[in-house]
Amino acid sequence: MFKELDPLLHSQLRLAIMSLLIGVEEADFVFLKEKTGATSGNLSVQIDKLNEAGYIKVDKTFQGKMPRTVCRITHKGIRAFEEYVKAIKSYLKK
Amino acid sequence: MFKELDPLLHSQLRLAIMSLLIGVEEADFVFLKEKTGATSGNLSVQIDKLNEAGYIKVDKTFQGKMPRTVCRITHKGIRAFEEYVKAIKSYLKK
DNA sequence: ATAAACAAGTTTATTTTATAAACCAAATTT
DNA sequence: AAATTTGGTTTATAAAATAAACTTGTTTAT
Repeated sequence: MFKELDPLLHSQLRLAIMSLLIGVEEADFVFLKEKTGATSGNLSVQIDKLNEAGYIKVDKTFQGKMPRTVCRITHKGIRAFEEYVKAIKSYLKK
Repeated sequence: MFKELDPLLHSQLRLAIMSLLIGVEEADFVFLKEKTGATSGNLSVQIDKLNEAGYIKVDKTFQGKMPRTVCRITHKGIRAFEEYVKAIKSYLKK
């Protein structure tokens, strides 16, 4: 009937992050912040959660002298996202 | 870019309830409980929220001697559901 | 007839999430 | 050198989801 919705992905901001990451090689904090419109704090927290779940990989480097946080989606993350898409669709049919 | 997700519908159980109601004339508490697998308490709370939002209409009657709670989706509920479907799809494209 | 179990919920309490506000360190601008 | 901006993190607050406990009445078994 209805499939379970992965709670980690069933969150507006985390889903947006994953949606962005699935389409690109990598994306940094600033880019994700612009595209999602999230506050820094919220974004920071949600990136952490996705990272801890192994759905994304986070690299902290320096761009010249400024810090730069780069995110990439993992294989696990891709699978989870695809599963979520299947699952949510089970709720959308009339 | 990403559309807002109506918080009232972005909930696994409430979305399941709406998904069921959009396909039928009406459905009672017991039916919704079976189909969703939710606990009575959770179902009761979520039905209330949808009712207060005007997304569904709730009728409490008696079936013989036993109470019977019947739910129907409203026009407002249908519109909100359709909006939600559009919105969530904006997150699902690769 | 009475106690035990069941039905259909509701209410209250607890845990989990999401979000915002406050903060920090370093860099840049005025 | 003071003020502002950048790129975040940490802590606190508000809102949600969920579960546990309770209620009211009914049916079944003793």
